[in-house]
Amino acid sequence: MELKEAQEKFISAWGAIGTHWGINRTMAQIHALLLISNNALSTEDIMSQLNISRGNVNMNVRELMSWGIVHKVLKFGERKEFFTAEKDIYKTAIQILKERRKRELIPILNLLGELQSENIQESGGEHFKKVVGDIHQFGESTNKMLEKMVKADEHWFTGSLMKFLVKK
Amino acid sequence: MELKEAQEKFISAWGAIGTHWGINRTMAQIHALLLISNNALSTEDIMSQLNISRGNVNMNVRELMSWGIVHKVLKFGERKEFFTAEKDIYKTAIQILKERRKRELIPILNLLGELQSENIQESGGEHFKKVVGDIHQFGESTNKMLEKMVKADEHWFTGSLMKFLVKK
DNA sequence: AAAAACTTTCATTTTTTTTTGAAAGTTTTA
DNA sequence: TAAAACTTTCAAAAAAAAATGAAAGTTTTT
Repeated sequence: MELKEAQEKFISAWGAIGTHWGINRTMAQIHALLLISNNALSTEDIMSQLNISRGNVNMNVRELMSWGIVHKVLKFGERKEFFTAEKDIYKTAIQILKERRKRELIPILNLLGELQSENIQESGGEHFKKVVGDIHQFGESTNKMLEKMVKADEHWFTGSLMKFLVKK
Repeated sequence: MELKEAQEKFISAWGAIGTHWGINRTMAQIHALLLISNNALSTEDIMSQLNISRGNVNMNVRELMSWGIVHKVLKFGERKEFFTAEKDIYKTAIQILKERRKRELIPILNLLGELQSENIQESGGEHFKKVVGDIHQFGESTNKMLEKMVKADEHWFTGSLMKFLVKK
């Protein structure tokens, strides 16, 4: 297999995974392209390699930067901006967990907390409160677990957590 | 707040979360509705409560059943089918992890394995193989971790794993 | 201060995903 | 075995999401 073919397979698969996790295909493909690129790429590099428009690249690259997994790189003597992806996959994973915790878990925990503290007397209210309470508790546990993982250094995964989970 | 209002907020929030995780809004809302319903619901109950068509209910309920988090219930003396969601949130979470592992993680691990074993000589190939290799290794670790979690009983989360992660 | 080199925005178009609902299919009842 | 009660399918419509590209905006150079 040629390098180019292998790269295309990888980019395509990464894009497909993204769609399964609520990430748009192009954003995931740009991430994949930057991961496998040795050097930082310009907007035009990305446009031509993925065959997409300037506006599309701009939007998705900025989204990737807002997730903290792609960074702007300025090269001496060059006016244009280049982009590079964090290459340490553990750091990337933790960064994504961190952001999803902030953007998704915390808000739902707040809602669940509010719903739980409502004074609902109607019939059926008990079952509702039980379900909400259970999910809230589960969410809080997940939240604590993520806090722990995110605070640890990037070696938590291969370190003691993995030893605990896999070997024991 | 009235029960109905609280329920609507919950269903709506559950639907929104779904979309962030690659699950269609309606499927997540049906799941939410079944979670907070004390009794199993018929297709028509779901249609009227969520204001959606018969075909839509049928499709999404079957999808939820394929994930193993919603079950068909037959009532004595009734011809129609009723549906109920697994109410244990830990079991539900594990079931989802199990399915996603099978449907998404395993296939990508297979691809990464293939790409890794390719004999690529071209320049740039080394960086590509390093990235693919790193992700493959990360995926294998995740896979092992999930295997462990899924094999354990439903109390892993509050049990020793949580003690390990949160308290230590 | 004008031109050049670049980035960002966003109304419009395109693509993709989701929903509808009527017809076809199936099972149960009379 | 015919009708009734129900479930499933799927082509078409609708809705939602993503992509385009040209114009506007910004920064740097001359």
